[in-house]
Amino acid sequence: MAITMRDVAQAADVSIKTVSNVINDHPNIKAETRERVLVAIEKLGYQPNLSARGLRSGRTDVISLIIPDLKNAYFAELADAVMTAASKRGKVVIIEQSGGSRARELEILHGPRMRMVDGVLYSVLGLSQEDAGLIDIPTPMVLLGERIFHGPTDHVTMQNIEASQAATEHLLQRGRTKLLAFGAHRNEVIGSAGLRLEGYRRALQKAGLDYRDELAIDVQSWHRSDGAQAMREVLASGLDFDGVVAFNDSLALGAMRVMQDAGLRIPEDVAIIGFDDIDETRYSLPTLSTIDPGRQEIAETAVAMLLERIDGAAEATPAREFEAGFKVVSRESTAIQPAEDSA
Amino acid sequence: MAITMRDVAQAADVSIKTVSNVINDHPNIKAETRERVLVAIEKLGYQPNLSARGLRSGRTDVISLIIPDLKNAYFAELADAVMTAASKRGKVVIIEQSGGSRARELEILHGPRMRMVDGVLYSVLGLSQEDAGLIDIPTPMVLLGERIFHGPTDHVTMQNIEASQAATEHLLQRGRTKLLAFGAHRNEVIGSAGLRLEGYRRALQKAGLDYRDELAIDVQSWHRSDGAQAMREVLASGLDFDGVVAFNDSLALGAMRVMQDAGLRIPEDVAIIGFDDIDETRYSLPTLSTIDPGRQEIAETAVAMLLERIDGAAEATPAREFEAGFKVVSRESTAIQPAEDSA
DNA sequence: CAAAATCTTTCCAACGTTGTAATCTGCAGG
DNA sequence: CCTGCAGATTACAACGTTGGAAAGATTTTG
Repeated sequence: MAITMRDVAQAADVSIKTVSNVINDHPNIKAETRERVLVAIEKLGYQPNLSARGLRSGRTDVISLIIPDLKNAYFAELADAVMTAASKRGKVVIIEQSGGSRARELEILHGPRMRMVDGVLYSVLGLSQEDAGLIDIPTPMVLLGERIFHGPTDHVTMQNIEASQAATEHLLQRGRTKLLAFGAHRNEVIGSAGLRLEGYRRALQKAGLDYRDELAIDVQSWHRSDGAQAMREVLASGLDFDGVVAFNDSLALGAMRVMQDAGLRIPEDVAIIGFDDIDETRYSLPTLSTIDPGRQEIAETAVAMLLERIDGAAEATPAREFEAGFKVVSRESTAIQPAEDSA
Repeated sequence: MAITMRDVAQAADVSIKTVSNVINDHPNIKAETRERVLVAIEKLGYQPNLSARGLRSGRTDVISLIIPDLKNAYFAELADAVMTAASKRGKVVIIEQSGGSRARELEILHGPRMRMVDGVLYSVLGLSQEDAGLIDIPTPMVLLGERIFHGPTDHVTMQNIEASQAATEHLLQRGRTKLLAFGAHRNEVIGSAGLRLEGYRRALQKAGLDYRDELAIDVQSWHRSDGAQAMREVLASGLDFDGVVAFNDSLALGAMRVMQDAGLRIPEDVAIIGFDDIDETRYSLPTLSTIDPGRQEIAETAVAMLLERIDGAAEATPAREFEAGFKVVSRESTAIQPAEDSA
C-alpha cells in the first residue's frame, strides 16, 4: 500500500490538513512544524496521489497536445518544444495523434480524455473554417496551425504568407524565374497550403512576374514519398523550371532526391527551398535552404497562453491571435556558387 | 459545472450505482434499464471524471513512456508505435524525455508522476547495469533497450549482436573487407554500442578476418552531426576503408554526407549500412541499407507485457526477456551495381 | 402456494486530497 | 486577571466514482 498523508501526519504528529498545508505552502505554519512534516515526508518517501488531488482541486497539471502524426518531423519537433515549455512550468503533456482525419479530431476533442486534462493544445489539420463552431469545448484550448482563424479560442500560428513570400523572393533574388509552387492544394484558401501559395503569388507579383497555373504542383499529402512521386510526374511531363518553392521540408527532400536521380544538379540546374527547418535539412546533400517558422516561440507562447486561460488570469481577455516571427535559412540548395563543404 | 453520474441517475430515474454498473458493463442489468441509462448519458453528454475513477479504482489507464529524446527519429518512431499499440487497448501515453541523463532518468522514475500512471515503459540510456537495483519501483514497468539486462523487470529488446553481425556480413558478402565499425563506445560491453561492436567482431571472425582496432571509430553521441564530424576526422587521418557498418542510421547519414562531399562515391568506393530503418533512409541519396530492428513488434510486445503486469495476469511470472526479430534491408548504399532509380 | 434460488437494484463506505470554518494557542492591552 | 486578537492547527465535509453487501424483485422449484 502506498504512503498517504495520513501516514505522514501520524509520523509528524500533526493533522492531515497540516501536512496538506505544508505541501501547498500555505501561510501561517510554524517553522518548527513545517520542518517536522518535511522530515516525515522525506523519511517515508511520501508522494501525493495525483488522482485524489485532481478530484478534489479540479486540476491535474496535465495538458493534451493533439497533432496529426508524430512520425512527421515537424510535429515531433513541435511536440518536443511543447513538452519542454510545459515541463518548465510543471505540467506534463499527453500526446494524441489524430492522423489528420476530421472524424478522429472531433472524437478526441469530445472524448472523455478531455476531462482528465486542464487544457488542450490543438494542432488542427482535418477540420476547417466551417467547423469553427465545433471546437468550442469547455476545456481551455489554444489552437495551433492554419485551418481555422478567428475561432472562439486563442490561436498561435506562423507567418505563412510572409514567410512563403520571403522564400520565393529568396529564389527570385538568385535569378530564378520559373519557380514551382510545390505542394499546393488548389481549392484551399486558408490552410498552410493556401496561405503559402498566396505568399508565392505575392512575391511573383511584386517582382512583376506572371503567375502561371501549371507551375503550381498539387501534392495532397506532405511526406517525402509524396514529394518524390510528384516530382517524378513533373519531370515526366517535361515542364521547364529552374527553382522550387516547396511548402515543407519533407516534400523538398523527396523532390530533391528524385531530381538528383534524374541528373539535375542542385542548385546549379534547380535551386530549391523548403519550409519548417527540420533537423534533417542541415544534413541532406546538398543541405536544404528553408524557412525557420519560429517553432520554439510558437510552443512557448502557446503554452503560456494556455496556462493563463487555465489559471483564469486571462478570463476577461477575448480570443487572442499570435504570429511567431520567421527567418529565411540559406543553405547549399540555393547557394549562388556551386555547393562546397558545409556544416 | 460538469455533468456527473448523479445527474444521469436522476435523469434515468435509477441509483448512481446502476449508472456505474451500466458504464462498467456489469452483469445482471435489465436491458430496459441499460437502455434508459444510455439514453440519459447521451442526452446529457455525460463524461466520466477520470480523476475520481482513478482515485477509487487505483487505475488511470495512462502509461508513461520514458525516452531520451523525441527529436531523435528512432525514438519518435518508437513513440508512435507505442502510442498506437496502447491506443488499441484503451490506454493513453505520457511521454517523458530524459535527455539520456542518468540523474534525470532516476528523477523521473522516482517522481510523483509515477503515482499517476498505471505503468511505465522505460527506454534506458543513462543508467547502466550497476543501477539494476535502482529501477525496482512499485509501479509495473517494462524495460526497453540495451543498458540493463536481467533486472527485476520484464525486458524487451532487439537482437543487437545478431543483427549487427548480419549487417557486417552483408558488406562482407559484397566483397568489402576493410570495414569501419562506426559509432563504437570502446569501454562499453552491454549498451547498444557494445553489442553491435560484438556482432561486427563475430562476423569478421567467422569470415576469417582479423579485428583491427583502428577501424573501430569511437563516436559517443549518435546524431547526424556526430557522424559527420567523426567521418571528417577519419578522412583527415587517411585511414583506408571500403565499407562502413554504422551503429545507427543518423550516424550513417551524417557520415555519408561527408564522404560524398569528399568525392567518394557510394556504394562504388565505400558501401555503408546503418541500423534502425528510420523513414529517412528510404529517401536519402543514395538510399541507405539498414537493419529493421522490429520496432513494431517491440512496441506491441512491450505494451502487452506491461498490461499483463498491470492486470496482475502475469503476477506469478518471473521477469521475462523478449527479443524482436530483425531484417537486413538492402538498398542502394550497398548495391552491387551502381545506384539507379529507386523507390 | 410458500420457500428457495436467482436476478436486479440500491445503500453505504471508502479512495486521498483540499476548502471552509471552527478551535485552540499564546500574547498584548486594558 | 480577563478580553480580544492574530497566528497556528484541526475537524469536517466534499470532490465523483466504484466495491461489497444488503435489499428488493422475479422466477423456479417442491
